[in-house]
Amino acid sequence: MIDYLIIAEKPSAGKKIASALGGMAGNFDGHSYKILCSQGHIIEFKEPHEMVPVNQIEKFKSWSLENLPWDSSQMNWGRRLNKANKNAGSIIKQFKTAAKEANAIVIATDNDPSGEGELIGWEIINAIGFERRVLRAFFEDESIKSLQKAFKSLVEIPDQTKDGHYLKADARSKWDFLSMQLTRASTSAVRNAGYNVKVIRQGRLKSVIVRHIFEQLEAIKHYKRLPYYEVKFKDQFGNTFSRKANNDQIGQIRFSDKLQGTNDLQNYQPSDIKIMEQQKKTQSPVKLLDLASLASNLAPAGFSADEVLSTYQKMYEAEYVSYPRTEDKKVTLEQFNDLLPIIDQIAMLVNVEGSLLTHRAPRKTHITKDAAHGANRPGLKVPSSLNSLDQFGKSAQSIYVMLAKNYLAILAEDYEYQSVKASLATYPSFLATINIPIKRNYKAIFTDGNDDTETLPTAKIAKSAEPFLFEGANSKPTKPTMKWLIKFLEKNNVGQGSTRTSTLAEITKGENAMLVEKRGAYDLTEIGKLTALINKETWIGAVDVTKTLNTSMENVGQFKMSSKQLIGSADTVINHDLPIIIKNARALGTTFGTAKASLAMPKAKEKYSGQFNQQKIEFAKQWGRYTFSEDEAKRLLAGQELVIKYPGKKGTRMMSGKLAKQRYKGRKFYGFLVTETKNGGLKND
DNA sequence: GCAAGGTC
Repeated sequence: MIDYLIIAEKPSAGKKIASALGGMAGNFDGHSYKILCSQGHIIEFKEPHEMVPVNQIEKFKSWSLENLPWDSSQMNWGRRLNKANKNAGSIIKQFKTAAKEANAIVIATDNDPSGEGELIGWEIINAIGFERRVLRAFFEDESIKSLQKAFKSLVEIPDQTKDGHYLKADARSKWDFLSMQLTRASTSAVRNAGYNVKVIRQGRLKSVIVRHIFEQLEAIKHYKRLPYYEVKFKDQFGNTFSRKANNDQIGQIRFSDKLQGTNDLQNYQPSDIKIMEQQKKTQSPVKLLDLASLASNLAPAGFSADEVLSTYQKMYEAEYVSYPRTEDKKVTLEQFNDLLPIIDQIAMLVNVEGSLLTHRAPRKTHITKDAAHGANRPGLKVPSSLNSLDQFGKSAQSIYVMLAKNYLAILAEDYEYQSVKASLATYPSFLATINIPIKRNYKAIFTDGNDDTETLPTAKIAKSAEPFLFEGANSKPTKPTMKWLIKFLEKNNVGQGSTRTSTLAEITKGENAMLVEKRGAYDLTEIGKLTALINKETWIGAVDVTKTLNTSMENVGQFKMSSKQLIGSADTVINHDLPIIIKNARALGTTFGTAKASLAMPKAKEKYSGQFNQQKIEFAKQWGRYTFSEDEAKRLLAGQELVIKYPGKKGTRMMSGKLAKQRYKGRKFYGFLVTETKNGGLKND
């Protein structure tokens, strides 16, 4: 027997724990241990209909509106191996075998405030039926120091049902699972309205994304430019002097009528410039990048979230970049010190002047105590050349250069500039703030484009300025870029960092895509438009749902609210949204229209009908890539066996079959049933 | 065919 079987969240974390404790198995702090690694959630919920009593199965299989909403009290929340992960079975087996020899299990998954780490741990413990002691290792980051500290102060968890972290994550997962009813409802409602869609997906993250983009596109579409005219002054270097006015007074300086503006301009003469205040200022380097910011910074270069995600993952596996799925925008002191020795090597590779990197001490602005993985940054292994990164994907070089420069910038000195406040001698209410660069320092390495302290090319101020009539306008809503969207989701706390990026990638590809990227900005597909029109005024499409969920999760974690209550709140949302979805679907004829809906309009499946086994039946003319002729249809209806040349993707195959009653996903239908396939049949004839 | 949360 060993003392502790340690559950690591993933192999990379397992390795780090091993380096802190002295190997994947051994002795630490007087206890024998063995480390095994999960791969995130290797356990997931069963299908809805597999969680309910026999008499409820059909109802929970159905997507029809008459079978919604579900009675969530009927669900036993059974779990199974994660189907998407081929390794899930063998990982669980390893845990099961090792647990037989262990006196206790230590949950050493990521220490995430949402409790996801505890959920991953308990899922495994429950799946293998382990009933002895369970302990938790709480660590701030994956550094050796923090890990050793955590394993010297393990916390006993006497009762799973009293583990607040677990309870809140468990309740969250059930809430989200229940929300899939709104996908079923939206799909059925849209189909009932006559649109032949495969699926209209809704959830508290994707519905909000689609809704927000839709509203922005509407705002752009309905934007009306309202020009205004206002007297300003300009010097020969382009520095502009203008007046400040609040809403009540703005009418006195700003005119919608150009003539009034021109008249006002007559009241002003050229004036001398008066310097009021000069101050040397500095600005510290920009924040480090997390995965969502990295992806959104690379989007204008034409790289999709999907491309960045998969390329980064491969680079991470090769250890050229740090752990991908982080929300951290800072690093810990340990993480900073780890990279310090290879900084010059990285600088050389990405062509950054070594002489700029004089700030080798950690900056308070970029160092934090709690950064589980730390911001995305170069890995401890430095690639031999930028070209050698091409094997990972077309965005690999761009990813590395951006990460490296962003990180190197924190080792350069602050940007220095002269901030000058000036006014006009004759008209003191006209003001200008002019920033004149002194030393660019970190900005020579990396800037993030949202910069207002560097007002180049204004490097000088003239002695005098002249009045001119400025034409401005109400500002146009910005294009829905990835950066814009991520900022919105972050601000409203919708979705976790890694899920935001992966969900965005997911809903931007495939035949059910809701979004398309067009020159760095998002547009909605027909499916996306339908999704947004359907979730108008629903709760699932609003940011408040996540806000409330987060608050409730906190309460569940502190035992101020029961899991049942939290799950009940999902039922409330669904009951609220169902009638709205149905109402919105009925309005689609007006809101979505039929003219531009060619893609989503039903393609009526052509059918043959006739007598078959003394019954009047129908079956599809088209079977996969094959179309039955009228003569063949007659023979099938007569019950005859038919031999067809099936045009498969890799060439033609001979198949024989008959008409038969069949079942697909619980739905009964008549169709061609293959009785024999002749392999090595005709090729490309 | 469905969620969001982990992960490869």
